[in-house]
Amino acid sequence: MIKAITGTKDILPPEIPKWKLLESIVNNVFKNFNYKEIRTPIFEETSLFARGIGEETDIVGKEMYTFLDRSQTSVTLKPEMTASVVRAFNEHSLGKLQSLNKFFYISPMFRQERPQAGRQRQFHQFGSEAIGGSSPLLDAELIIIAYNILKLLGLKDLTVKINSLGVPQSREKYKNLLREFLSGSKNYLSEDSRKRFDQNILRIFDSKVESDQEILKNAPLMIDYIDEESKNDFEVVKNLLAESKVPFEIDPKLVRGLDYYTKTTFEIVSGKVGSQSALCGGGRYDLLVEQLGGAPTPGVGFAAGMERILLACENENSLNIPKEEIDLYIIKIDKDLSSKVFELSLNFRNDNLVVEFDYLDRSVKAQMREANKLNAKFVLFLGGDEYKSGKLNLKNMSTGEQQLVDVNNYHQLSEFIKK
RNA sequence: GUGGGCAUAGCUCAGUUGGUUAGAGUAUCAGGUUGUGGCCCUGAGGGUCGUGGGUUCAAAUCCCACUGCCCACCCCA
Repeated sequence: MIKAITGTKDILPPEIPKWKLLESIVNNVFKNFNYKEIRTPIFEETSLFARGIGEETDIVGKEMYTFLDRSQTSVTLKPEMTASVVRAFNEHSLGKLQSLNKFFYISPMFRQERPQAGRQRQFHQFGSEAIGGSSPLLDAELIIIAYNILKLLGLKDLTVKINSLGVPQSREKYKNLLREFLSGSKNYLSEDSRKRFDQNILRIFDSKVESDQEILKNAPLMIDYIDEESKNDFEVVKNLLAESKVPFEIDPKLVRGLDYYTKTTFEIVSGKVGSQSALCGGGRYDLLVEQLGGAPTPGVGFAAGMERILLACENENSLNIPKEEIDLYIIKIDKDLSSKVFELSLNFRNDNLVVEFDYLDRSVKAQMREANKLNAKFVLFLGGDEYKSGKLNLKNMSTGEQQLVDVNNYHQLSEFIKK
């Protein structure tokens, strides 16, 4: 039997309501903050991601779904959205129509990693990109949006972490300092961290190895070495969050893995989703637009993993999904009334009722059991003696009461059932 | 890419030291008198025991390989 590709999952009908709920909350909150939805293609020219995300990152280096199409163009299934949105922003000169563009999106993403709890090869993210403003108000706004969405889903075990990476010049200075600090103990670092020392020294802070963290204990912190402007912006973000009652902690070790980040970075983690605890991550990228061929334009954004969020909701039992129900189930008592049932159901459906009936010629008992399983509010019995005199039995399934109603007056019946 | 765990009905799982037609619960379907649900009762269908080899008179059970899934590392949402 053919099975779904490793790391991909079917979302079956019983799971759809929680996805719809999540999507509607996302849509509402972004609308509330006046963000506009953007949809970009599922795949792009490979070089977009290579240049946008950074050649040295793990995403580009080993996780992209890249292949040659029939005209030998290298294309890649999008592993994240920022590069695509910036591409669209540049391609359509959106910065000329409006100086600040606030986008949001909901979309599948693709990364070829080993699946585990909270990690799939095709997964879904919602997120946003605010392009054209360098104000830290935007940084704070995005953190608040992400936090609000998670709160609206009823999540409690959340931690908002923020940090500032400064501008590239100050970051370079800091990297040198860190390199100097660690050079003496390099040989005591874990193998992974020794690799990081050469490739991307900042990520040593990500290490889960205890001895590494021990060595880092007295390391200089980037936050103490960033430039004045970054420092001021960071203060503004902190104050705005505090005023907005968003609890946060400063995590000087929060180093994000994508090359394009500058200044503010943030992450929201959950204690309820296993090892992959980041529900949401983002930050400012003031150089990316220019780097991808546009005019120098600052930007800030975040992405949130929808599977992880729903996993957290599940584990916190925070979602209140109402039971699905239907308005009316039409039961046919006489076998030869199929076309009449069909016609009646169309009438009620035109009146906007959710209607179901039996397509399989089953017994009345079986039809009743089906009606019950579907949480039908009412059942209408078609056939028998009362039908001969133009009447039908209507049964209220919660009270069990039955009443005779007129066959022809279905509009009136629809109104009755709707209440 | 690396490490660990697990593969028996649609789902959750039993299956004794290898030994007859592989079980349960649940779900599905059909019944429990004339045309009526939930609870309850009865019955039915459904399995090449992940795949392929091997050992044996005999394998779901022992051995090997492969595949898949889960979890963790790396990294990220």
